[in-house]
Amino acid sequence: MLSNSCRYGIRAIIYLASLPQTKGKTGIKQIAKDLELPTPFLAKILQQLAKQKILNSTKGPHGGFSLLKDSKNITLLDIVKTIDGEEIFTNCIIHNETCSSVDRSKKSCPVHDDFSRVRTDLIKLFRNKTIYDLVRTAKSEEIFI
Amino acid sequence: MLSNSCRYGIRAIIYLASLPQTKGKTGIKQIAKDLELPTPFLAKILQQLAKQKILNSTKGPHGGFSLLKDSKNITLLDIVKTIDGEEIFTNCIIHNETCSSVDRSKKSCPVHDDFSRVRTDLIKLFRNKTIYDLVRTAKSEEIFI
DNA sequence: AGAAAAAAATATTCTTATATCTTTTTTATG
DNA sequence: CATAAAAAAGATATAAGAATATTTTTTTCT
Repeated sequence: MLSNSCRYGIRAIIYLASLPQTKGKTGIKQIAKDLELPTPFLAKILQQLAKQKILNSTKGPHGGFSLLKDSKNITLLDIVKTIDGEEIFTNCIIHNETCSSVDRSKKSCPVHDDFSRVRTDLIKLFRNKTIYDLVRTAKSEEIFI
Repeated sequence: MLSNSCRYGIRAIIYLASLPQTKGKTGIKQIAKDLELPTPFLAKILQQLAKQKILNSTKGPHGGFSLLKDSKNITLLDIVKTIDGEEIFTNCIIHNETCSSVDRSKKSCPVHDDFSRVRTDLIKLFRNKTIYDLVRTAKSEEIFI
């Protein structure tokens, strides 16, 4: 459903958000090591998130990544849109193109109505779930990312 | 969300189910042409469905494919399981492995509970939706597959 | 039996996502 | 200013899904 890139991105942001406030930048190597993800691949992803002003990145000694926005203002939807785009929210489940909810000139498909209900729930979930929420849940349930 | 293979398979089955009862076998070329799908690729998919006893296939002159089961007894879930497997129903959205709803020994992930609600709805949809339903919907709304 | 039609099986190519490697740029610090 | 640390950028490799091409098997019909 989500690409690896997107999942890695989400996990990295949860990771950064769960570090103590006092911690400044964190290097890519450290992040990749702790999350057991491929370093250069993760770097690419974090660069995309930095371009979208979700992350802050600084080069040079003591450089690294940190959250640019407050974790209460970063939703799963922000990350998914940045990395995977909006296709998963618009594409039909059985056709390649988008269904008529988006483009009214096209005839609908027979699964359309039922599926769009489920999809709407999914979008709501992504839109309402902030990184702050996730970190809180993770901490209260002693879950590691 | 679903692979191309799976979507093509679903469409082919809806296609076959919407043919008049009197029609016997339909050749792969005909199906591929009408649905505008790549012929040999679609053939592979229909072979999988034939192995799962969803379709009937016969070789030789006047051979082709037809439904083996009544369209009321074929659900979307049957097709999805056959072609894409069960991963989409078990995999976590942010981890690679399955979450703890399946394997209780693993710690859950922070999105788990919310996501599994949406996923359960999706599974219900796939399980309850029969090909017969889809053909009826398509006909009543003058939709083509 | 032989020819033709059709699916099955096999092998190959193409494309894209995933992953890695190398070089370049930036910046803090001695 | 020189050096080193770190990310950015670019180029390259790998794997999987998607698509195509070719050969084989099965079956019907003459």
